[in-house]
Amino acid sequence: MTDSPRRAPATRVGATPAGRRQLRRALASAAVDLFAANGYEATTVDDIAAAAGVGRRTFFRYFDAKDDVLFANHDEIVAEMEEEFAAADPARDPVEVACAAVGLVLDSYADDLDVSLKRFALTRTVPSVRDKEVATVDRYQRVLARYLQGRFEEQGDETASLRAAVAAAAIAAANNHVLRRWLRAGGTGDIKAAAAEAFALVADAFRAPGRDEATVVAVLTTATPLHEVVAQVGAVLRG
Amino acid sequence: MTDSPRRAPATRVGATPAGRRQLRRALASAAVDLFAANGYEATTVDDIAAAAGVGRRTFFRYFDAKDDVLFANHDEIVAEMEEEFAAADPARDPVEVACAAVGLVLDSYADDLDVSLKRFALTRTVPSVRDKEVATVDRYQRVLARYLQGRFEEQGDETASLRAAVAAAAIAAANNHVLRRWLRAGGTGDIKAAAAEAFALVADAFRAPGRDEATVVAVLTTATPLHEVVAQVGAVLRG
DNA sequence: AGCCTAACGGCACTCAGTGCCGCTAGCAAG
DNA sequence: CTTGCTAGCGGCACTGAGTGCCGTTAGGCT
Repeated sequence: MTDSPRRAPATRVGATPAGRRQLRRALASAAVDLFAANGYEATTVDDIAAAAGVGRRTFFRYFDAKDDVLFANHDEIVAEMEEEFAAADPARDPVEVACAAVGLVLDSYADDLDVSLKRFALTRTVPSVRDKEVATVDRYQRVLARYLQGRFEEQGDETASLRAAVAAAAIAAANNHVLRRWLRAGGTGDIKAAAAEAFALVADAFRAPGRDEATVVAVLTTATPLHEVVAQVGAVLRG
Repeated sequence: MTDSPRRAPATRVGATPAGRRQLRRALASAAVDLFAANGYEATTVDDIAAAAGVGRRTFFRYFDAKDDVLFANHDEIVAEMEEEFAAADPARDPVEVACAAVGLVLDSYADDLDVSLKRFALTRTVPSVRDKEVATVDRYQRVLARYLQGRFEEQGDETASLRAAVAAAAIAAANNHVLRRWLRAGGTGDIKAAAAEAFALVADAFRAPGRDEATVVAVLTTATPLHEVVAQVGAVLRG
């Protein structure tokens, strides 16, 4: 722990794009391991760089700041979300599209679970890391809001900007809630199902202007017995 | 700009609690002015302390970090919100109570408008300040969520935790939207009215469990002409 | 094989944040 | 008025994050 555990000479890895990605991953991986082992504050950038076999200066060529290393793939996910929005069927419900897009975040967390769990432990204990995560989520949320605003304006919504901001916040909150619950349980259980359930609650609340889609028209003959009316109406409303 | 503009000798101001508050305000005021004049990064903590007539070390006795000085009254507002919740009528709609509580944030922003405007300019241009603000908002939001969760659980809501998180996020987003729009306009216009309108949208979406209140049961004879049915149903739904 | 680009490491610097300590203003007791 | 104690304050020194600069050289390209 006192001697420098240089993994490899790592001579000029970043010459090729693939090499750059590889070194990025190596740095992120080393950082997460050191944070988990020795704590966030106790781990210096020097330690991380040394563990990845590069110099301290090189670390800052791959990440703008120490805490960026914990949210290394953030930019990729945002880019994927933008693509998803660009390719989305304009006929689909905007809120539904937005929910599908944040599903990408869930996927990325599920993809490497051990990193997610270690990061989760840090976000719960280290205030500065928590703040960083909140800022990261805010960026997703802004992307969501921008998309929703565009769609709502197409629908001729007067308060598109406000509704977009509120809906984006609600979707992000639902996503985070599901994510945190899942991580707290150690990554066991079906996140996608839990997310779908949570998103249903949000989508339900933020349908197109008003709550018109929530209206059910029942057509029954006057001869229908009461219990049958209750059963049929109930089935539609509760189901 | 090069010579140190020490305002006063400021000998032992913080001896009394009132003196401490005074110095806190002086530091915050000096900081905001310097940030606005020379930029956030270009202003060092030394500059702020010197402008307030104290040593650099003293600054850090009043604020934990440089960026804390921009959100000096954050803790007070959170405390006020907690009080508001503790004293709230348990019969009132939880979402309504939460909306009233975030109104305190609006009030504090309106109380010293020039500081709010300068801070707003910074949050729009300096990424680190933006992140700090987002983290600050997140703290309000967590307080809201905790209150709402308690109330929803009282109501026997199965998904209290989720609904609380989502509702809190929606309320915070609505509040921020109104706040930012108002600040962008230079602090002119009626915020409280705009806020009430925005909160109405949120409250509408997050009523008690389900959408039961949105259900309308129409009872009409089969002899009723179609246009009359449409008119009566329409009147209820649109009104 | 040789050039030439750019990745890398290292140095030096600024500034945020912290522990430590000596100083003294201001209050209390005699 | 004097003495003693307390605590706010300033200053010093240190660590660590983040940045500009530059010499070196690995490695791709011709």
